[in-house]
Amino acid sequence: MTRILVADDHDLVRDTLAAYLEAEGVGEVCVGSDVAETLALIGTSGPFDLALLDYNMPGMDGLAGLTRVIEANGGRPVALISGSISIELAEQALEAGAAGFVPKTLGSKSLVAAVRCMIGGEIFAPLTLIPKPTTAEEGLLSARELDVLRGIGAGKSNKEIARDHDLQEVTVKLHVKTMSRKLGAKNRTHAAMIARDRKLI
Amino acid sequence: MTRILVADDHDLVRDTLAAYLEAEGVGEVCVGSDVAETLALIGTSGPFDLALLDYNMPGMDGLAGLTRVIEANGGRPVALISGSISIELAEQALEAGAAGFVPKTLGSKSLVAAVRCMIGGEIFAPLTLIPKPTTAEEGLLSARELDVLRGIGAGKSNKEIARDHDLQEVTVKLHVKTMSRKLGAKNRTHAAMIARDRKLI
DNA sequence: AATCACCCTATCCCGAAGGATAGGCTTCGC
DNA sequence: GCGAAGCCTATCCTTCGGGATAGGGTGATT
Repeated sequence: MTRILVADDHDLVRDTLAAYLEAEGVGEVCVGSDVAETLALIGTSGPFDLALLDYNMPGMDGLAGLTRVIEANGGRPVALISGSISIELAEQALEAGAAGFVPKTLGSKSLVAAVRCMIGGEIFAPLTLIPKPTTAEEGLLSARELDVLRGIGAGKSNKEIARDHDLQEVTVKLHVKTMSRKLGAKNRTHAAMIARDRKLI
Repeated sequence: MTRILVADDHDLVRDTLAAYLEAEGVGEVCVGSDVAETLALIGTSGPFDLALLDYNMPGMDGLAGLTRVIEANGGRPVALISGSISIELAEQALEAGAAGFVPKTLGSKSLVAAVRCMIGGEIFAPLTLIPKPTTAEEGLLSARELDVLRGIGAGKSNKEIARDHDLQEVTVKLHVKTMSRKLGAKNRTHAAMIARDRKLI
């Protein structure tokens, strides 16, 4: 029997998802609510044929949790599931050895296909699905402005950002101003919050 | 036949949720992916016996979308569903006329009970479920510091925050300093980002 | 060749942010 | 009553953020 693990800290999402997968007959579904529980399940009942991990879950700590689960699952496929995944993160996850990722915007019937695909050893990476929201905003800000924006989000001063990118402080100030205008922000802090809302950083 | 509407922009969550509710026999379930679609559905097929709206959904615009749906649904119950809802937001939603709210951390069996409860005209507000994450961090920051933090997150200047809460600007500066220290932030922007990470604002 | 968009730099200015220090004010528990 | 803690205010100072203006440089498109 094919064994699948679904780990998500949202009971509602996890349980309905598990029920749906079982109803579709893809296999026997176990559930966990965080990374620790996931590792414990693998430890007691052996590796799963596929593990689906929510990216926003206690213990994930970015991609560190993913790596730990991949190691514990002994080569069998482990995939991410997330409501909002960025293109960079997706690539990093694949490099870290993920079997793929499932955006929550995926249709439920496509999910079944994706799960069967990954159980079969294929990589499921619907890159065409996620760049859309990214590219929609991408034309708005230039590459430099995004650099500056990320620096601001990390709490850095203009001087630090300038040093990081080998620029002059005045140049950074310029980017801060133009970028804040584009985002409709009143100041750098506001810009950082808006950027986070739009998942730009 | 009881008619239920589930609106969420995550196809996966929405569809599995709808399938689960139908399988449990609580009624006929229609789905929508944003506020506009929700309003259109109500317009064409009449009010639903219960509408479940994701709080993080295109067109919601805070509680404005909720209010519009409540008006459109003609007095029948409308509830919020969200992964992370704050205690203040929950209270505001109830004041706005919501029939309740369903945290995604709720168990799937509890969901069915909650749905039946709200269809019956009751208010479903599991306040005991959500204050936990709030109170965990609550001891760290004082009430005033949280006020200031929220102002910073909205991109306001110290002067504006002071005016909003009837304080002097220097007082706000003091709170910014102490609160940033507590959070381990280098400056106000950093503090805002950390606060958002920890879901304090 | 001309134009456009983006990028970088410079100087000057003002207001805001951040920090140090010092004191007054309530409210609580002892 | 007393101290402790949290809150508020004040003065002073330094640095940083934000804006205006005025350039010069690239690369791509036309």
